[in-house]
Amino acid sequence: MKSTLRTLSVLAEPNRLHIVELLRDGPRPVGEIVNILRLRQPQVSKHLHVLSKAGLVEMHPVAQQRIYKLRPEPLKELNIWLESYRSTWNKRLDRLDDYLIKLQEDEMKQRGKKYERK
Amino acid sequence: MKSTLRTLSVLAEPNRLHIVELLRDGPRPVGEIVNILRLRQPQVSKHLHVLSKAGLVEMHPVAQQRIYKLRPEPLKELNIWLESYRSTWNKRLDRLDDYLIKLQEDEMKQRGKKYERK
DNA sequence: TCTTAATATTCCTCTACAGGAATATTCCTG
DNA sequence: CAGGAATATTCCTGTAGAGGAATATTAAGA
Repeated sequence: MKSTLRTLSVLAEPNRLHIVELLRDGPRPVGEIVNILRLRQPQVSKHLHVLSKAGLVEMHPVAQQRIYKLRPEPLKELNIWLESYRSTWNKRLDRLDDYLIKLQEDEMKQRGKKYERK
Repeated sequence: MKSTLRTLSVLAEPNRLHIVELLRDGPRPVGEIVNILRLRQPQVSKHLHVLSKAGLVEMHPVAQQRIYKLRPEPLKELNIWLESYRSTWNKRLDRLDDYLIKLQEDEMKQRGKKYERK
């Protein structure tokens, strides 16, 4: 899914991930994020902008402050994406043997054909 | 966690994500990946290299072929990371109100003090 | 209305990194 | 051991995007 990719790439930036992790514990105004993460205000605003465009974050103005809070939807999507792997984790995924055996067989057939051809 | 970040950034590349999704259904030799995803062989090898370094993928040589299979561990880690959000999803996270109310209250106190001062 | 606090935006620069093309490596087969 | 198949590596180039610094915007209070 397209939006999963977007979520991934947005989270793949260290400071952005930090912001998300900070917001995990509740909403915060920009200033607090700046202080806690020891980043420069413009960069934080930019990161929040990116997070916002990706729907990972939501803004509520209170006077001059902008309170940012996490939006769970994209993370839920990521979760769903991961689900599809969970089912495979303890199944065929670990059976490399199957593939190798299949390969062996195919090879046998191949050789058979080659010999047939001659 | 550091490795979560790494997993995220490695997956945040479209073609790499495609490769992972392809390998979800079972191991494949490089050539098959090339054909199925319509990518150039060198790029696929490079992506596999990156995936490999991040532990997302594992290689088994069979003659000149290199069979790549998914390693679930990094995805499991990602899953664990997500878990910590799941618990919050339907709880305080959606209670922006709390924060706003708290803010209101603080503001009231502030004003009170200010008026007191006069 | 002027000032100040909080935040956003713009412009610039620098670097990481993905793709292209060519070449190297590895391993089987005759 | 020469040749070819499968894959890896190297070198080059172009570009997205992150940070720095300065400036713009918005809202409140005196």
